[in-house]
Amino acid sequence: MVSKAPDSHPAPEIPDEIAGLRMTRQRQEIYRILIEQRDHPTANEVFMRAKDHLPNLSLATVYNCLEALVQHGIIRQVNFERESSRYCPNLREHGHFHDAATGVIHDIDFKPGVNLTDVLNLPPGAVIQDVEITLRGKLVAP
Amino acid sequence: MVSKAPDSHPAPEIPDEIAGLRMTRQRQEIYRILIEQRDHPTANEVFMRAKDHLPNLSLATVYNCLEALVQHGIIRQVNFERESSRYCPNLREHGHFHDAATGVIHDIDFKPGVNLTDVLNLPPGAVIQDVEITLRGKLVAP
DNA sequence: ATTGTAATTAGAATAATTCTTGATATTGGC
DNA sequence: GCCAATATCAAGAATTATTCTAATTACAAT
Repeated sequence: MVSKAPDSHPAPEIPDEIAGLRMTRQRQEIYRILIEQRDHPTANEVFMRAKDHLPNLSLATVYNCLEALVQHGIIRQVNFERESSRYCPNLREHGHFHDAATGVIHDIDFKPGVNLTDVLNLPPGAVIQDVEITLRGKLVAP
Repeated sequence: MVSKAPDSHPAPEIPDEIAGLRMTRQRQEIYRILIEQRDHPTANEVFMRAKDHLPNLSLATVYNCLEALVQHGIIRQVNFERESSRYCPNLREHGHFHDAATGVIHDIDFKPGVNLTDVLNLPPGAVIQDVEITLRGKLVAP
């Protein structure tokens, strides 16, 4: 394979395979878009950003690639209400704060040492496989 | 109006108005369905259950009524992933545990005295208007 | 009763996502 | 390198949940 062409904006090197998933040109580009601008874009936003570099990419392929990346645990899919799914390369366990005024989505980390079972009354025998925490609100001047 | 026909299952009396919302026959029936069987039904499930009592109810009306109830804070709309919205008459602040094996959704209460800011690193100045906590997992024999 | 407003209905329209099918690309064996 | 097997991609059709539109109906207040 040819080495990556020099490009106007900094382009992180994406390996040919991640977590057992073959990283094709499309998948690389889509993953690159997610890690370069971590603003939780929708599939359609990813599509629009990717078209510059891959002019004959289709939206269906963006969905396919995003799903492949999600399935392999490379990115996460996040849903707010009934809006379009958004995608996020942050693999730490974290929640989201959705600023209602600006629409900006902030990643929210847990304070160290916190365990969900400390704060929630889970049903007996519950084994948690996945956690989704979403806050909606606004940011005021502190 | 005729007094309520005796029915096989207990039917709570629903007032003519709740939280400033006029409770029409359709809204009453839909709200009754939600409080009688608190299993977080979808709009379509509500529709099917309601048809017995209101044979010429339309699905659009179910959506309209559910939205009116949500807007007036009488019920809550909850979303799991990209599935159909589900509706819940539990107004306590609570989360949900989605049992992946059975599909059953359990309401999860916070332990008393817990404050979200104790466990999450919120951005400075964040004012929370709404919280959504969803866990997915399974129940094992304790 | 009449009139105005809100609610309901039925079906069309929309939006996001998935599916289907055929074309392309890639990999591994020879 | 060449070919077969497999994986990926593209284009558009199909699906699903939900919303919208327009017309009808119910209700409330005069």
